[in-house]
Amino acid sequence: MVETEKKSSRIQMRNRARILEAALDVFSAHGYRGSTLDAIADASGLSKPNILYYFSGKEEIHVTLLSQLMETWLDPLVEMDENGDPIEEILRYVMRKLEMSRDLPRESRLFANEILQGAPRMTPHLEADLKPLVDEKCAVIRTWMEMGKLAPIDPKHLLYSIWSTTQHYADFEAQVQVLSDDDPLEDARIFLDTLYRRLLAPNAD
Amino acid sequence: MVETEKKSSRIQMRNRARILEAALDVFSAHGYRGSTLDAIADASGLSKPNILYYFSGKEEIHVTLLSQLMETWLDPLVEMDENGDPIEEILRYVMRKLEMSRDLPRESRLFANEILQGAPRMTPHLEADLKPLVDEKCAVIRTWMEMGKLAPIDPKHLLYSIWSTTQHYADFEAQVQVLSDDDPLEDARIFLDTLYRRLLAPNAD
DNA sequence: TTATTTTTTGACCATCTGGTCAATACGATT
DNA sequence: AATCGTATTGACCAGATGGTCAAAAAATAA
Repeated sequence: MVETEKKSSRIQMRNRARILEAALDVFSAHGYRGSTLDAIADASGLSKPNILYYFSGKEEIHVTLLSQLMETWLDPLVEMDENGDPIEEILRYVMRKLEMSRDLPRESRLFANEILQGAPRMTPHLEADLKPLVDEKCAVIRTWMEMGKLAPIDPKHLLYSIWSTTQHYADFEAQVQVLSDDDPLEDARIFLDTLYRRLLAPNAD
Repeated sequence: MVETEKKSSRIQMRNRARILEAALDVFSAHGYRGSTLDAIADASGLSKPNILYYFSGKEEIHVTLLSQLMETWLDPLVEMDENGDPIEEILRYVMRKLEMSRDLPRESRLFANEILQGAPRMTPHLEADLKPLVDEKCAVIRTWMEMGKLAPIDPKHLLYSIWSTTQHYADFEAQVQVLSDDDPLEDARIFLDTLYRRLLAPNAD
C-alpha cells in the first residue's frame, strides 16, 4: 500500500461536504458556543448521530472548517508578487480582500468569531502559517520602500489596516446595513482605492 | 412623590455595579451564548440566585451593558467639533478611538461580538442613536470638503475605516499578539497618523 | 442470492444551564 | 428587644445539548 490514507467513498465525500457547508452557515452566524449539533443536523439534512458518524464531535467540525479556511484566507497575500509593480500589487491585494468580504462573508465571520474569542483553536495555525507569511511579505514591502517605490510606512500595520478595512464590510455587516443606503461595497472599492493610493504614493513624502 | 423611580440603596448600587463589571469580563471574553450565569456569579462573588435578584435574567444584564456602552462608544464622535480644524478634528477622533481600543478592549469586544452575531439586541440602538449621529457628522465632513479643507472622499466610508482600523487592535488582539513583537499600539498611532493625514490632505488632490 | 461492510437512525443518557422558590439572614427603625 | 422590609442562599427543576449505542437499513462484494 502506497497510500496510508483510506480512500473515502463517494457518500463520505458528499456527506462530509454537506456537513461542513451547513456548519459554516451555523458557526458563522452564531459562533462556536452558540451553535448546536442539532442546528447543523437540520441545516445539513442529516440526523445528529449520522453527523457524529462522520465527525468525532462538534469541535472536530469546527477545527476542520478553520483549517480549510486558512488556505483560502491567506491565498491573496501569498499571491502578492515581489516582481510586480508595488502599488498595483498592494491594491490588487486590497481588492481581492474586499471581494472576499463580499463573496465569502461567512468565512470572514467564522474567522472573526474565532479571533475575538482569543483564537482558542487557531493560535497554532496563526503561528505556523500566518506569521511566516506575514514576515516574508513585510520584508518584500520593506524592499519596495527601500527602492523608493512606496512611501515608508510600517508594513505590518499596513497589513492590519487592509485586513480590518476590508473585512469590516463582512464582519460588521449588521452595522453597515443600518448606516448605508445602497450597495456599500462599490463605494468601498472607490474609497479604499483612494485611501491606499494616497498612503503609498512615494512622491508624497 | 416627585420621583417615580425608586431610589436604590447603597447595597443595590454596589452589587449591580459588581455584576455588570463581572458580566463585562465574561461576555466580552466568551460572547453572549458562551457566557453562563454561573461564570458571572463566580466573577462577581455573588450567588446565582442573588444575581437574579438584581437582574431579571441573563439577557437583561447583557442589554444593560450594551446600553451603557453606547454612550461611551459614541462620545468621541459626538465631540468632533464642526468649528475646529478639520484634519486635526478627525485625527483627534482617530486617536481617541485608538485609545479606547487600548483602555477599553472589553467594551470593544462586547460590541464586536454583538454586531458579529447580527446585532440581535442592538439594532434599535443603532437606528436610534448611531444613525442620526453618523448622518450629522457626515454632513459636517462634507461641509469641510466643500470648503476645500479636506480632500473629497466618501465620509461614511471614512468613518468605517476609522472604526475598523482602530478597533482592530482590541477585537483582533489575539492575532495582533501573534504577529507583533513589542507594543503595537504605539506603532499604530504613528501609522494611523500618517494614513489619515495623507488621505485627508486637500492639496494632494 | 447471499454475505459483508458501510451508513443511518431512534432511543437514551449525563451534564449543563437559565431560572424558581421557600426559607433564612441581615439591617434599619421603633 | 421586637418589627419589618431588604438581601441572600440551598435545593431544586425543566429544557437544551453533546454524545452513545445497539439495531436496522442500504450499499457493495461474493
